[in-house]
Amino acid sequence: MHEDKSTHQKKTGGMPTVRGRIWIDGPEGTFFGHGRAVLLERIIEHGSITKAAKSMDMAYRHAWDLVDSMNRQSKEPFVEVATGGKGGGGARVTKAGERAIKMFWRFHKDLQAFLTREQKKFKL
Amino acid sequence: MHEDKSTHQKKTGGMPTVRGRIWIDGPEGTFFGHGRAVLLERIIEHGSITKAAKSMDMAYRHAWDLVDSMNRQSKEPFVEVATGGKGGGGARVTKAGERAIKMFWRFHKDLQAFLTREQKKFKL
DNA sequence: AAGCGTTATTCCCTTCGGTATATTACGCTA
DNA sequence: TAGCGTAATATACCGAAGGGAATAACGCTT
Repeated sequence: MHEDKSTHQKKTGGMPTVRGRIWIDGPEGTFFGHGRAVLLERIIEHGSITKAAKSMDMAYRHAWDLVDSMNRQSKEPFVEVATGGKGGGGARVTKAGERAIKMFWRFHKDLQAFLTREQKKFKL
Repeated sequence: MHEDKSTHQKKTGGMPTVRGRIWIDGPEGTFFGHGRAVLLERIIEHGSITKAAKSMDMAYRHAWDLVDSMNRQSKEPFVEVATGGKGGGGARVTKAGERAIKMFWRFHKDLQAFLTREQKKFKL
């Protein structure tokens, strides 16, 4: 689901390319962005922070920090977590989290369209 | 000249804010962006890389790297440099460099407009 | 009560971007 | 030729960010 939303690409090879990124700032700084959207999708897919982190080759520590940051900054949490219990626990993305994902991809898509429009204006 | 073109702000305090940045990629990666535009303006203002770097509290090394990167990636250099000579030398921004500055600020302005449009769509 | 797998937390290590410092090269001026 | 202020380059250092590993906490299951 969602193959190439990458915003960071090292080289372009040919002509100079207009590029950009978009994100949402909250009370503590970064609140939502590309990496966090992907992380939430992986949590939905795997049902746990541990597996989500592994699946995207991210340290659990980092993933947990991101989840914690989102939950702290949002009125309603994006991820609900269960420690202990059946299977040791798990993590679940809330409705609010799903809305955030959808909204961000919409923003992201708008940005891509904007960038291709700007690219046409490129003239050194 | 050009007071608040900063794209990086740590906190927003109030509501979540849609933010973003834009830059130009070239053969070696980043080719032009906010910091480089400001640097060129300072070089114009001061006539040397040393003074330009000092004026924006940037290490000379870093400033030189940026200038070198731009000159390597552009067909025609953005900065012409004189080592030794009257006053020890100096640096001068070329016409191509000035065009790049102008174009970037135009992109930057477009982006700001885009971001405020997106902000209006923000709904968690 | 023991076992299980996950969340939660701590500590240390490495990596890396940028800084600071020092030295050399340069070419006009006097 | 000596002096000057800059460009150019090399080296060492610092701090922040991220990673890895280890451990504790948790609560269902058996």
